[in-house]
Amino acid sequence: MAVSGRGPRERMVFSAAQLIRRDGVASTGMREVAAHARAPRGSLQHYFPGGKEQLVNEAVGWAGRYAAGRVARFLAALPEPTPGGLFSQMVRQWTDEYTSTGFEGGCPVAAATVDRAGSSASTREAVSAAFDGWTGAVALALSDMGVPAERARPLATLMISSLEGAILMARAERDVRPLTAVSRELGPLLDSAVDATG
Amino acid sequence: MAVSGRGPRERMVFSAAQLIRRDGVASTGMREVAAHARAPRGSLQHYFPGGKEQLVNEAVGWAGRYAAGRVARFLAALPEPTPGGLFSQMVRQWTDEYTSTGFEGGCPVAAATVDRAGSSASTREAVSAAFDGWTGAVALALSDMGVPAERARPLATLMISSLEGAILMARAERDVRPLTAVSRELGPLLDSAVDATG
DNA sequence: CGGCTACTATGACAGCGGTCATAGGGCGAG
DNA sequence: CTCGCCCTATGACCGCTGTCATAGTAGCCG
Repeated sequence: MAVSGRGPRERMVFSAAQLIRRDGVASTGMREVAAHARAPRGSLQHYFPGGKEQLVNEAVGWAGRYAAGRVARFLAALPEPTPGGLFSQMVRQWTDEYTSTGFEGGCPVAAATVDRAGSSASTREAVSAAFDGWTGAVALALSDMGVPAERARPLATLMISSLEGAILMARAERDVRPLTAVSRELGPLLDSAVDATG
Repeated sequence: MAVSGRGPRERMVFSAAQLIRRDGVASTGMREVAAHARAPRGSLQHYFPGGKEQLVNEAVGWAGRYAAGRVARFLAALPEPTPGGLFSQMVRQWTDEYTSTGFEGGCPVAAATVDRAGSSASTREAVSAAFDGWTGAVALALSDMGVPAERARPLATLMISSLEGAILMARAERDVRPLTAVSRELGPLLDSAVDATG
């Protein structure tokens, strides 16, 4: 899995996200990130004077923006946008990866939360911002579909929570069933929120 | 937080679970576990000849049995058992902890998944078993409430997934809102599965 | 050419990790 | 008493980590 982003800096951030989502933050070494990104080791202290913490925070930020950006793409792929359809697409991204590439990776934001929420304030804030941006993107999409404003954000939170939890369980069991179960059960319930008048 | 379980061995397993859920598996040292359990360091290699992997696996197993056991207690606390009521209790346990003790800890099973699912086969199996036992307990409770047999397990998976994801988000944001949102949104939907004839 | 900036290249350092080796106590059995 | 067993105690080892210090190269500007 050769990384071929533009500059070495971007490649390192991207590689960090990849390695974190596979091994966790603590088990991912700086040298490993540089090697994976095919970047010189000396560039680490040049581009990331804030050390590992900065690198991790940027990787989390990148992952959050990536997840939020995917929402718009999922919508574009849907002929008729519905909450359940969007959720199905979000889940599908993971079932596709797991069935094709294997159960090696999880969500880097979740990994950063587990490993650093209690020990690094700045990383915790980066994670919070990532979740917030992602939730906002989903909530906006729900609003556009006709979900009442006051329910858009809670439902977006529910969608992302269910997805994150199902990712954990799927990885643990090496089976996509938790993902498909969550999609099948929650999808219709989400759709029923569209026509709800109150 | 002095640990006062019965034997040193149990105390170490319990302490390991506590530390893992706070700092993650990789950031939790063996010496730290022994110190936290007020157990002699030499006992580590005596009780856990399989090393850290064994200790982590037992901590995960303990956590899984604990979570599964809580389900029965939650049911007993409900005057009239409903799926939404059960879920509300499951969530409540976490909001109570977070509002009283702070957002220091997460779920140890989730932590073990993130940190070890890709690197330790035995730990991944322990995590899988923990999720499986927990899901089974919830599914059994749902069946007893009248949820159709074929939907009991998928719904249990949805409940646990949502809870795990909401724990992540709540820790990240240092706010119980994700937990309350998930409970409020998912509860009624779960209750509607009871009277569903198909 | 010099001077400057951006980036790369290594080597060292101190700290901590899990694990192993070895030996010491406590105590019941014979 | 001695033996054997369970548990404890401690020191050492090696590998790896993040970080720093220092020196090197490339290329642009004047």
